[in-house]
Amino acid sequence: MKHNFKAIEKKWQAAWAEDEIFKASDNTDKPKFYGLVEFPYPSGAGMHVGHIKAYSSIEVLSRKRRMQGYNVLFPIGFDAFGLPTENYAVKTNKHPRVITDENIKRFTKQLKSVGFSFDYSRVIDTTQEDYYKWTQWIFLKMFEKGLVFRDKTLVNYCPHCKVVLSNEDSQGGKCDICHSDVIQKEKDVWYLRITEYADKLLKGLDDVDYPENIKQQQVNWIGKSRGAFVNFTLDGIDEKLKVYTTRPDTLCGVTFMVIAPEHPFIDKYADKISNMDEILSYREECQKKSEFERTQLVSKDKTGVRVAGFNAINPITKKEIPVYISDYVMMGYGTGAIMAVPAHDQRDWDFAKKFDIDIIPVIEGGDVTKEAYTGDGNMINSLFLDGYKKKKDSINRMIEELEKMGVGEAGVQYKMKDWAFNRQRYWGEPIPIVHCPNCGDVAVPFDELPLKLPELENFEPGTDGESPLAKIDSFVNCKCPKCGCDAKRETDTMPQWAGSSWYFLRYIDPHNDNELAAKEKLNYWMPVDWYNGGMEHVTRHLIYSRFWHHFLYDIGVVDCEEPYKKRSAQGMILGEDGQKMSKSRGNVIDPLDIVDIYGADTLRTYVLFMGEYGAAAPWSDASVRGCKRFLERFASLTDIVSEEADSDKIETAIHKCIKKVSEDIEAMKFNTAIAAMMGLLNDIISEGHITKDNLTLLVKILSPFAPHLAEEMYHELGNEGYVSISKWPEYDPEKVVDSTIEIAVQVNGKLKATIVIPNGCDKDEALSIAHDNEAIKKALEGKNLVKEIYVPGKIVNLVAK
RNA sequence: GCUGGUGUGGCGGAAUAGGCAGACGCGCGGGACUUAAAAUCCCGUGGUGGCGACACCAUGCGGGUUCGAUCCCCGCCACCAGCACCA
Repeated sequence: MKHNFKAIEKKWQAAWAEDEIFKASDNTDKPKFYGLVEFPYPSGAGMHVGHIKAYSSIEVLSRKRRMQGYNVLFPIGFDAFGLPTENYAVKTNKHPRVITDENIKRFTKQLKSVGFSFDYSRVIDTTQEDYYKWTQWIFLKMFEKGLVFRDKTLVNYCPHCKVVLSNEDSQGGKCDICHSDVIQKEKDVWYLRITEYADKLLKGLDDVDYPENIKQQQVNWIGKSRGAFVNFTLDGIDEKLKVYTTRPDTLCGVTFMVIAPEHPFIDKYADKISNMDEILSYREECQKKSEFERTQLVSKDKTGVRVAGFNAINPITKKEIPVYISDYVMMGYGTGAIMAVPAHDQRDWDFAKKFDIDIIPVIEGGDVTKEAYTGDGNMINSLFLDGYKKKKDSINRMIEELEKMGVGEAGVQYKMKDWAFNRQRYWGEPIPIVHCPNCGDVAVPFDELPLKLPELENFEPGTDGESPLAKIDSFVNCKCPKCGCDAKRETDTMPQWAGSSWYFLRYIDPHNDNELAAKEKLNYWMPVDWYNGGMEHVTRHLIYSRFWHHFLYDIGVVDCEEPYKKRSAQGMILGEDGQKMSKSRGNVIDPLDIVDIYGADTLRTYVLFMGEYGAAAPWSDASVRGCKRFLERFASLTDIVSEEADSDKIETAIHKCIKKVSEDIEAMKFNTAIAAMMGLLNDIISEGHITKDNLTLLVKILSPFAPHLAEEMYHELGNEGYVSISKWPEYDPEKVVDSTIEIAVQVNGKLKATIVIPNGCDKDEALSIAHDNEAIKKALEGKNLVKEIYVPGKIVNLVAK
């Protein structure tokens, strides 16, 4: 038959929808498979080929699982709150609701045109009231458990988008949305105490099947370190200066201290500081430095100012040491103050050199007059620690001592910060909190959820970064739910990441009005068996959603701690020029064009055939045509169906192919699975005929990749029903073994001939066949045979001198 | 700087409990069909030398272990990604 993709794709998509064959069941004895892909943000630009690749992996797995008899949940939805829609609304004065609905409609049409086997009866949209009701519900549960707090602090602020950003959203000092420079601004910020879950998030990684690099990135992001807190006495001041250090055992080498420019001690003890003017001007200077200067130029040129007026006392040596402020100490990590050990820390060493401070080595080895020594060695100049060899022992001994003296204790620190959770925007979930003059921050009662977004005429954010919601008096003014007096609503909304932090739970029970999902359904479906998505979400969405899920576990909503059993990530599709696809480069490929010109089956096959699934690969239109040719040649097999039995060779090749495709899909080696089918196709075409039964087997294993063509061929061959829900073929173990095999014969490790031997023959027989070979005889001529090696089924190597 | 990863034909990429390097696809060359072109089909295709059978060289570079190394070990180089004055 001819591969008339235009006709058959529409036909089978309609049939699948009509018969709802991809609908997951909630009542069945079948084993379950929950396959998940990161739901898209329905942007105005429509679908990208990256979406196709990201979804195709779980699509193939889900289709295979259905055929293997699983009850499969493979859902899709839309993560639709967010800035791009709102910015577009500001520009066009169209309501974000209208824009979102249009975009979702277009995305849905596009997804369907590719033939993905999503269960469209469970589509969710994070901006719908019946969805964000539960996002708000989870937030209030966190509020109830003390995981939400408000603080006035310096935050990452994007002057262009006029919003507060989390650390994750401002990596490298750039706004994640508009890429402009982020500045530090004092703001009232709602935080989620994700740091409380740092240890659980770390430990949970032991129980899940994520690629090593993803685990590593999360571990780095959480950034746990062990050390000690040490309190230093300041002369003339009652309060102690607390520092965090990972090397308390180097205390005897501490010759000065440094505090961050924003350290609260500066203002608190201003009257004790004799050079306040100098210090304040230094602080101002630091605030002016751009993020680039602070992070990229990890300069040896340290700056700072001595805090005049008091000294600190080293708690172990009792010596007086100076205190400095310098911007190489950050307020956001540890206590914002450090004990400096110039002999063994390069930054401290650089600072000490510049300010001419003593450098006292306490670890033997290296030459501290030239640079800091950061290696291991015996402890010296360290009183009771002298002679300690192991870092671990000396650290433990010092902590013991500090605790005995009451000046320090063991402690841990994390790089991860609490999650800044508010945005001054309209198109997000309203934060359900009321500010009452008597009661403080009060939760909106659960039965008043959802707290709906009010209607709005103008979506511009306020001038000083206030939320557009602040302009609506009817929304802002309310009664305190506790005491009933006049109160004001919180006008900030939640960040983009809120709705996606639990969406996979809603798919399980998307229309439930009473709970975010019914417990028995959650218990049946969770955890997600396989989750595929992008590497860019590893330190954001993936951490955030694990955090929320751990919380939901702690309050008994779900019964498993970790939401995702297995995670994989697709590699990026680059433009034909090998560069990242972008409008400005003009190298963007529109998947819908490919569907139109070559068909959905070709597109699906190609994105999986391109190369290793997890690796980046450039697009090639010529290779797309290669996949199209493959499908056309495959379709033509119906023309050579014959009654004649297939040869043993073909029979074996078919079963080997079934085995390979089955195994490769599980290992996400889609490219080699497709290559195996191409190879077999070539063999069959050379043979000139194939039986109907064998072709049906091949149609089945092709179906996850090219389902429309597979359905059409399945029917052409006279089968009833859908190949998509037919039984996945099992290979016959007896048929994957060849009766004879070809192996290589080497002389002194160099290939000289190949021979055909009976499969499973013994060493003597293999060697005698090898020696009979003319080329081998010639190669051995005039030489003494020293050694004969036979690796069964692999190789013969004859060593001769 | 630290962490993780990758280097294989003209191109995308196969093959690692150490066993015929280059599967499959693209591209290219030749042929068939055609008035012609496209499409399709068949043959060939790592490099160098040779009419040839064949020989030599080839998996980033330099060593090592081994009968045998793309794979293991030691030392380099290049590129990609993430983090980065994290105490």
